[in-house]
Amino acid sequence: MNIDFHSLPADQLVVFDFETTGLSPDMGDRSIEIGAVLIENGKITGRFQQLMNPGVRIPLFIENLTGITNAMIKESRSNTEVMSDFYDFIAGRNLVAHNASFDERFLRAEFRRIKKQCSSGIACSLLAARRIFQNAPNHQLATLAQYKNLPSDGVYHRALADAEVTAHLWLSLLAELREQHEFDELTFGFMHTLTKTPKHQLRQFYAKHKVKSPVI
DNA sequence: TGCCAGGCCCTCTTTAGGGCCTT
Repeated sequence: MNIDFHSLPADQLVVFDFETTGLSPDMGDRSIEIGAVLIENGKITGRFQQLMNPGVRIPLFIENLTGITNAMIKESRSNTEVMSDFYDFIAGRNLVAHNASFDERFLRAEFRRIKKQCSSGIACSLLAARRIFQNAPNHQLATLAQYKNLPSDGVYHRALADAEVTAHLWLSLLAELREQHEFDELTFGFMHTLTKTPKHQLRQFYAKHKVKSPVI
């Protein structure tokens, strides 16, 4: 499916994050929490956070990692209900996630179950950070938050908290490009293409867009 | 109960392997 993200609003973006029972929807893993923040004109203006009950048990490892227990989701709404609401929340907006290939797989798998399709572009803050914050110790979300002194309440592995930090990371990446690389046409399309451009072709990419290259 | 995947990227590479990220 070809996504025409250029036709979506340029001043709106949804940054989202899933907590799940494991790493692979193809192996039966399911979403247990979705968190998202809406960014409009560079500011967080909305939030979405819901636990959901997929009807499968949460492994102990995930309970310990996230703090989300089987008891907590027992009384939660079903994935069908929550994902329908989330579909409405993101409709017509482009998306960002940290290591987006992971969250995109779960997003598409959950939407497939409710017979919906994602028509948004999805950009990855992890790939962008690997290109722009090349001197970071590593590119885990928590490390980047500390490295760039991003606003954070210290909670990780909960969907809204991680989405919120990812949103600040995304704004930090845009600020870095504006301030250090003298580039101000930071459309979603530019950032999406930046993250999709293989690293060995980055010099050409920056030259084409007349951006001072952060490549070391 | 314990286990699982996949895309990106580097290099001791491309006829491959392994680390990084996400839960």
